[in-house]
Amino acid sequence: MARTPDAGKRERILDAAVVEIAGHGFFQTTVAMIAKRAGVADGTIYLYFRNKDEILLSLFDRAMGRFIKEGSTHLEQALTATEKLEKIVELHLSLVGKDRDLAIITQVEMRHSIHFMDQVSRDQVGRYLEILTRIVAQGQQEGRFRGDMEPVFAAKAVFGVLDEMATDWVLSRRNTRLESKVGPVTAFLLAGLRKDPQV
Amino acid sequence: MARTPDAGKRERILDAAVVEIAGHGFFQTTVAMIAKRAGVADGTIYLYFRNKDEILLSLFDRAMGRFIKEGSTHLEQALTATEKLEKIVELHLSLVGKDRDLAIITQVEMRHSIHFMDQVSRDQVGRYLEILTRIVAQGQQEGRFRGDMEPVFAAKAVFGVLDEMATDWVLSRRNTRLESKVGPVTAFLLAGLRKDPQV
DNA sequence: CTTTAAAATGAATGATCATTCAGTATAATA
DNA sequence: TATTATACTGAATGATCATTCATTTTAAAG
Repeated sequence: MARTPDAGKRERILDAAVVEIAGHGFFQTTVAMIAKRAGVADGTIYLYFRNKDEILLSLFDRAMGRFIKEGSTHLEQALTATEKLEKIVELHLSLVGKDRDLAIITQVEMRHSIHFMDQVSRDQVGRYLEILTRIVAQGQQEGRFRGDMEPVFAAKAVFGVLDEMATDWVLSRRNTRLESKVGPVTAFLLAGLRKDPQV
Repeated sequence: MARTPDAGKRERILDAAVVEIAGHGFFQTTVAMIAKRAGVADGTIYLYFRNKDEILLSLFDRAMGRFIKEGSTHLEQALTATEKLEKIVELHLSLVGKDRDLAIITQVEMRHSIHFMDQVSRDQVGRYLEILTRIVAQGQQEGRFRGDMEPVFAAKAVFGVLDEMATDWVLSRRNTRLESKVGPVTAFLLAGLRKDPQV
């Protein structure tokens, strides 16, 4: 009867949005700029997204989706809490470090208003914190992690360290690899969590 | 000869800006809104600030200035690296936790673009990180902190934990006091830094 | 080849605001 | 009190864009 929707178009719009927003910031990026880079008309954007804000939210959803997918696969073959933590540090830093433009979005552009943070933080980041919390609790049950520590608190501390390393990497112009921080971060976090560190 | 400038006016404009920006976000806050709350005409704003962006930057400068001032006083009567670290955790969390509106600005609104982050991050936050770095290095020299750890790296980790606690507090609606995290944070960080923890 | 339902277009709309500046008010001096 | 340098005002300006929608293009189905 009629035309079939172009399945890849939405993705191409999001890809264009990553580049433009990373380069100019969300508020300095116009819908027309995204449309132009994606090779579609301005109006076409609105066939795929309710409004400009929704583009940014979708960007984060897509990134988080990949993250969760890859993460759960790797964490399934898990193991002790220590091993899980090592794995998640590696995953976090390697996934963020894989795409600088996307990292600019997640580490900087996404955080521009408390209303935005609310929408994102409660759902997606909340789920991530839950995963971390469960790992800590497991470590305590295994008797490897200190018991005098709220798992929820420790999860936030772990997230804080990972997030700061990511942000620092994004803001620094130097050509370092974020993954080079895997070792130090793991060592630092395990020292903070472990009951009886090997001195 | 003529009228003298009202010394307090600039401060009143900044105070108004904190409330408006914390309430609506930087980009949804109009200069007119700030002017109205400050009780001045729109144009008056431009006698004290070059443009809207400069208001936000000044807000951060003012906050950071207070922070550094209070911080250096307390840190002077310092002591071992461990004691300094305890002090700085307490200072950081109590100063951020003192004014929720200001905390919204520093934890969320300031971070809305990489260009903004650059201006701020390199100068002010950089200086703060230097202080933390020196504390870590001192701890290593005293033989209390692990030596197999880059002081700059450890400083970022410490900052990451503090910053995440602050952001989490700002985003959570619950009526907790940020200072209640001083104990857990200190314990976690010292465990991560110390050479030979008391088990 | 014709029909047709849906996708795509992009010029036009309408709002929103940061910023300016010509004019007014004020307080320090003479 | 008159003078005057400066602070202050707020209506007007001029740009900028997100969003819409009447029209056009496309490709599947008959």
